[in-house]
Amino acid sequence: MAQRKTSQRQAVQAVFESAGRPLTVAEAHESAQQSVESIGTATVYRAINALVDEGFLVPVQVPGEPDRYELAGLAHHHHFHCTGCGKVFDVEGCPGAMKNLCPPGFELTGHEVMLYGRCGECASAA
Amino acid sequence: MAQRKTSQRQAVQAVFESAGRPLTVAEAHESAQQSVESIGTATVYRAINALVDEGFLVPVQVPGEPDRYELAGLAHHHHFHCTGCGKVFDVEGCPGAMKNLCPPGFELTGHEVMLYGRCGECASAA
DNA sequence: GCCGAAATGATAACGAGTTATCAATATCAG
DNA sequence: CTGATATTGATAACTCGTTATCATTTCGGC
Repeated sequence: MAQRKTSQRQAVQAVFESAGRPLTVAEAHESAQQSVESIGTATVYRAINALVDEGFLVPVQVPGEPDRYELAGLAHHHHFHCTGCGKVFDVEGCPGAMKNLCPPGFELTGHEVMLYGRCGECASAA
Repeated sequence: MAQRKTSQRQAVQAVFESAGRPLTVAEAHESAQQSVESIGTATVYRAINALVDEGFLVPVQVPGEPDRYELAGLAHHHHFHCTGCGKVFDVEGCPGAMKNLCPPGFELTGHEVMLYGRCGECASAA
């Protein structure tokens, strides 16, 4: 008997499937509590780590912030970090031309673009 | 008597002036020990925080890494994080066109581009 | 249904980075 | 030079995210 299908793990998985944006462990915990109100912190961590190991989720690292997680297999994209509510959103597209910035002699293997500002909700609320 | 000019603070300031790239507190500590060998961790933190307050240094946040600090007032630029030695380097220029990525209704106030790969030293060493 | 194993949840513990404490030292105005 | 005080350095303590512990509960093959 390897892995069991518990309501907690299903809840965590469902949270990410319907989120549409990267979530912190805390955000996922909060959302999952709406399905399984007694779910604990450790279980959310365990479920997320399992989903990352399975290749279902990938971590999204944000400067000076705890890791977020989002569905694996999304097209190349970047992120927007709202300075109002702190949420991180996906943004489509990529400025490209990264190779031009790279100093001579340096090997470029990847890049990350982070936009900062206020999301739709926070912009209209202010 | 407001602030005193101690050899420790001068050493920390000098380290950043001659670094040419963002340094972690640990890197600054190590370099500063070459001038003032007995300098302690707390003093380096105090000196850096003071220099940030004075507007002499600005923090550079790197995903999943402790903060780096570099001279304030540099031209708009981005950073390269070497996966070999872990050092962060400045890179000139900017891909631009950030506004195009921004979802409708979102207010864009800033952006950060992080390149990943191997620096000149690490690329030629491998 | 039964029962062994996997999973849960409350909590303690951990690790890394940073800050506070405090006696000893160094700076600098007078 | 001298004294008031800002600064230092060693270390304890703190924060915050994460993981380990372990008794209890739940899953699911039989």
